[in-house]
Amino acid sequence: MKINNNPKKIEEVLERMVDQVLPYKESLKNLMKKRKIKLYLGVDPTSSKLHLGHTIGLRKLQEFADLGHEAILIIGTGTVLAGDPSLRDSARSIITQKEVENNIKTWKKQTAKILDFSKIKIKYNGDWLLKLGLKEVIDIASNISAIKLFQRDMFQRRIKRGDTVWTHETLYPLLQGYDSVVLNVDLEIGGTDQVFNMLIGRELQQKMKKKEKFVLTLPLILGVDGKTMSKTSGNCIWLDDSADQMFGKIMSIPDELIAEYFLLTNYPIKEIEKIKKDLKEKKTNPRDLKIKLAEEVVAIYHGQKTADKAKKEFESIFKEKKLPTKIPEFKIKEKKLNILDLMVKTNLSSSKAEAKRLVIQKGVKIDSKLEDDWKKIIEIKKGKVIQIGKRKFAKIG
RNA sequence: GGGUAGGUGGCGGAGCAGUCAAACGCAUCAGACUGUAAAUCUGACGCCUUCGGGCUACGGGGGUGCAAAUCCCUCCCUACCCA
Repeated sequence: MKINNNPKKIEEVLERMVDQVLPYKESLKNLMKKRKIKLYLGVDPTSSKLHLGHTIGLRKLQEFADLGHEAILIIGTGTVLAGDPSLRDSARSIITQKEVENNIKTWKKQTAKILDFSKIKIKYNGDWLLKLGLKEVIDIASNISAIKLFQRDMFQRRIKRGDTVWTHETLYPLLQGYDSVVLNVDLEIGGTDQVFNMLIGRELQQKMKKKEKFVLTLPLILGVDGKTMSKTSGNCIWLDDSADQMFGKIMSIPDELIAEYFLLTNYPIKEIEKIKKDLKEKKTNPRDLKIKLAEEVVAIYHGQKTADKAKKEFESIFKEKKLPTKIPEFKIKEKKLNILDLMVKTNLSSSKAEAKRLVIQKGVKIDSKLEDDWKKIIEIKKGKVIQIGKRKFAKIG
């Protein structure tokens, strides 16, 4: 396949949703004009789900592939054993081989919505990392200063706090860096949290292969609460979230993130600039933009039709305050039940104590009528709808 | 090998014999408000209850005492320092 060396296209790939290119963007641009480059993105299979944050790198990888470059997705079956200490306040717990395998399986499904595997190769770094002998490990390690490895913020912060840093964690950048050496690439892409690891790889490749590698960093996207999106923070929009869930979560992001999130869609960059401007000048209602945004994102992962449905559903529930179209149904044997027991049986509450609190706080509605008497006996009738708060429903079936 | 400091609710972190289901912060949930599941404000936040209370909890086990998260013994775990 011939490469596309249209300067405008190249510029867009190196510009959109990119934090920085090291050491120089211009030289990478020139290289990309001249010849097909080899690049990769590495991800460790530490969790079974992927969130919207992961898609930044994946999409970028695809963009390079679309230009005709050799794009490789490395799944960190080897590096996962060491555990990446970046952004980690404590050592990562050890993951089993089975979990790793499962994660990879579910990943392939999730990434298929973004990646075109006819253009992108997958490689597993365990294939070479796990085969390294001690002699080779020592050889690799002799290229990088230990002081450099220790000086990382993350480690220094832990040391200051009185925590420890495990030796295997300091090994991580070396292992990740060795991927660059094995593949002998022209470019590695990754999140800004990976700068350190990627630069170590650059140094290793320079020393061991006498080859320059470019490093392209991608911004980390913020989650629904405005903090960095991560599993532990519970602020993620997961790729396998249902259309309705995804739609709702996007509607809940802070207004300031709207433009940034649009970059996660296929929206033309010009339009996004306009959105930014409109938001600044308060020309459009942020809510309307969010609806458009939510629709765009959901359409990517669930298809346009489902996205339309999710949009209608959202508007009917939150704008018109109607009941959702799908409500989980529960069969109840009893003819009459105390309201608290009913809430527990329909999984709306995990304990009677909690149910009681909710009733007292006026958070419970039955058939859209507020119920604030926790001693009330409810007659069980098919079709009755119990609601807690704004978004938890159950129906008697 | 020696020394020191620790292990408390989902997390961080007070408490150091009674008034402790355990301050405070974060997270979570409900209410008000709103364009939103945003922001802000209010409240709740172990389980069971015949709404009076009851039960289980502060690393594990054992003990002292009317009474223990708090004292003693022992075991396990963690961190730091010295060698």
